[in-house]
Amino acid sequence: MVTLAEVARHAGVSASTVSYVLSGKRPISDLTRRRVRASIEQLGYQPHAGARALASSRSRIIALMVPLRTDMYVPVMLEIAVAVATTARARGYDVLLLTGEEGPSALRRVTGSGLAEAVILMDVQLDDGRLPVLRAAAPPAVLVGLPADPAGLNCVDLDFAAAGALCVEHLAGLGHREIAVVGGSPGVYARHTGFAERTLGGLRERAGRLGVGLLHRPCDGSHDAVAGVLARILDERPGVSAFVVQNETAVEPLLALLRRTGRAVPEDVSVVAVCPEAVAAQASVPLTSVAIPAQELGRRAVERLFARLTGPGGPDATGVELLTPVLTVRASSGPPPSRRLTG
Amino acid sequence: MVTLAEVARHAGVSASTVSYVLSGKRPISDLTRRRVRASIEQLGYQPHAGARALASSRSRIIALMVPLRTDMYVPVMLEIAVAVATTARARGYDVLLLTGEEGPSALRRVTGSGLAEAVILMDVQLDDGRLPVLRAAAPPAVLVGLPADPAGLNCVDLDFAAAGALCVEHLAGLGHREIAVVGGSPGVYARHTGFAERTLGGLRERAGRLGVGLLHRPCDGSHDAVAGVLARILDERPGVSAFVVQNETAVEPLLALLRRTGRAVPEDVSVVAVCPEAVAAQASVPLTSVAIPAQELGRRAVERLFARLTGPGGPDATGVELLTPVLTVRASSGPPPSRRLTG
DNA sequence: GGGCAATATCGAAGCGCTTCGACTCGTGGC
DNA sequence: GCCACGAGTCGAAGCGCTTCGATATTGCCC
Repeated sequence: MVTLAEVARHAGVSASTVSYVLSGKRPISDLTRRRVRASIEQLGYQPHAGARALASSRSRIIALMVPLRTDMYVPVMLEIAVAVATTARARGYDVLLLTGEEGPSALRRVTGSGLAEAVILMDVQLDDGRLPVLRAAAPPAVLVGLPADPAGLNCVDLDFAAAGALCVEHLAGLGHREIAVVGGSPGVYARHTGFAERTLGGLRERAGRLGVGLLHRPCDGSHDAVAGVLARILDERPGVSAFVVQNETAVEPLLALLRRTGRAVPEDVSVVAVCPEAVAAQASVPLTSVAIPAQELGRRAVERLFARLTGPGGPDATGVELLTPVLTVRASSGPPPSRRLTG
Repeated sequence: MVTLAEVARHAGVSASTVSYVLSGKRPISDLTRRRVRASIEQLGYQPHAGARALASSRSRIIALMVPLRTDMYVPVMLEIAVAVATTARARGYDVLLLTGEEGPSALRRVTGSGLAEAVILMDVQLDDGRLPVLRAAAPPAVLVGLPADPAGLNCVDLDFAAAGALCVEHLAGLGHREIAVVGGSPGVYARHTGFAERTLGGLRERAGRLGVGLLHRPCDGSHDAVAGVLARILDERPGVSAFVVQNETAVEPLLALLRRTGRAVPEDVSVVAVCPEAVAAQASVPLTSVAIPAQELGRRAVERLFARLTGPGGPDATGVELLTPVLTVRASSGPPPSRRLTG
């Protein structure tokens, strides 16, 4: 392995000079810089990461904690993770992958050992076990998601409450009076995952305000589960003319079932989803949807982290950033049958 | 931050003693060990990762390179990644997440800088640009996937050729004489991704051997793409009575389309998939399938890495390990209509 | 033309850990 | 009763890098 000292010798300068060429923290003459650069090139020098971290107390690594569970929409998770990795790399940082399995102690471990300078947490619960660790050790951190009490924390998320409201608004505007919500999987609610409850809150609030009926049912993504939930919904509320789907894996089963039971979309029932654009656009009926901007979330999370890492510092970098949801109208929503007849 | 020296002072021993308590590389009396452990506990000591890596030249980190692309089945990728992380953690290692974006140079960077001791590569192409780097720098590495020339490399993968053969065998055994393959997305073939071509090879070989007709069409996962491919297949080969699906996102669209065009599964056509168990079991018709053992792949990859890292060393740890595919019969396959009539 | 800023470079002191050699004790063999 | 030896511990020398003074070397102002 080539060391900085060897580069220095090769270039005929001192070790510190090479270091300054690399970091740019002190002025170096053009000639020297060139010579050093050439030596680095020729010798194929790579600074030793550990030595760097030790001397500078900066590891240039951020930890990303992803959930183990698979009852959330997995592609969204991966997309966020990849966006985090890509954005971090662009800033010269690497990403350490932590699974939820190890729990809060993993946070303590990687920040306490100086392995990671900062952390990004995904799949945040309303009352998340990792939060006490964050508040105690206070490493730079960003949550993708919103806990019940975000005070003093740095959070980024889609404004799911607004997303829910947007869905109801769109459907109510078309004339629907009874809306059913095919929610996330039961486990998501059991864990009090923030986004699910906030969406529901938004849906309810707006439905209440607009005087629209709203029925909510958690639902797994399997075909059978969707069939069961759909049957119950139609049984309890025959007047339902629109669905809001939050569990993306339930989208296709729902469409298939509606089709099979002779309900045309959007002529007989409308469907609006909260899901990634790709899912909405590729569905068997292109879906009117509120996009989950996974990439944007990952990117913003990293950017907030760096704002805190390199920025003015202090607690002023905390706070909640909620991305404004956007509803894109596609083929799956339209006026309810009643309106069509009279329209 | 608490250092080893402080622990030593607190416990009334020398720094090296603390180190040996931690590593167990030299005998330490029970009494001393206890005292040191207590001090570590009380002070909340965490060894500094960088210092450790520097002194021992072992970072206890392995790098995992995941593809950026999204035309492969994403949940499989995430599941492998999570399995890798979990298994590595159980051995005291952390996982660094690299995206394909940076290309081969990322490999050089993380191994050259001592950041990662070893690498695991996913989404291996038949002629992968990262292989030259591996052969040149020769860091401990395991590929999840199989390149065209695996000589000197350490590979783990499902035996996709056998998987393909298994599908054909199962269907031929049921009496099918014309089989259509709904393949992976065109991009997968364009990149010469190993698993796709090997599956196809296995399918063709066995079909040839058994005198069964085989028609292969690459296919994206979108509903429209599947519809197009299905129409063409049925047009070209009206006698097709069975489908093998390799692109998991195409599964539901295919089932929906068959249903809609009045073809019952498995009465009129059989469907066999190569996909994760979860997808097969949760499909609208539970699918006869060859499982893609994502977790097992991740675990085996890490285990091979450690065998090489801590084991006897030398090139004897290279080689290819192909997991034997298992076909599980579910509801989606049965005899072709012709057989049923006469049976 | 003496002094004073930059500018450019060097040497040395760590960063916190691992590891090697050396030292001090018992203990058992003979 | 002496030697050899293993068990248990310590001190010191790095690992490769950053960074903080110093030390030249240059202009440039008045």
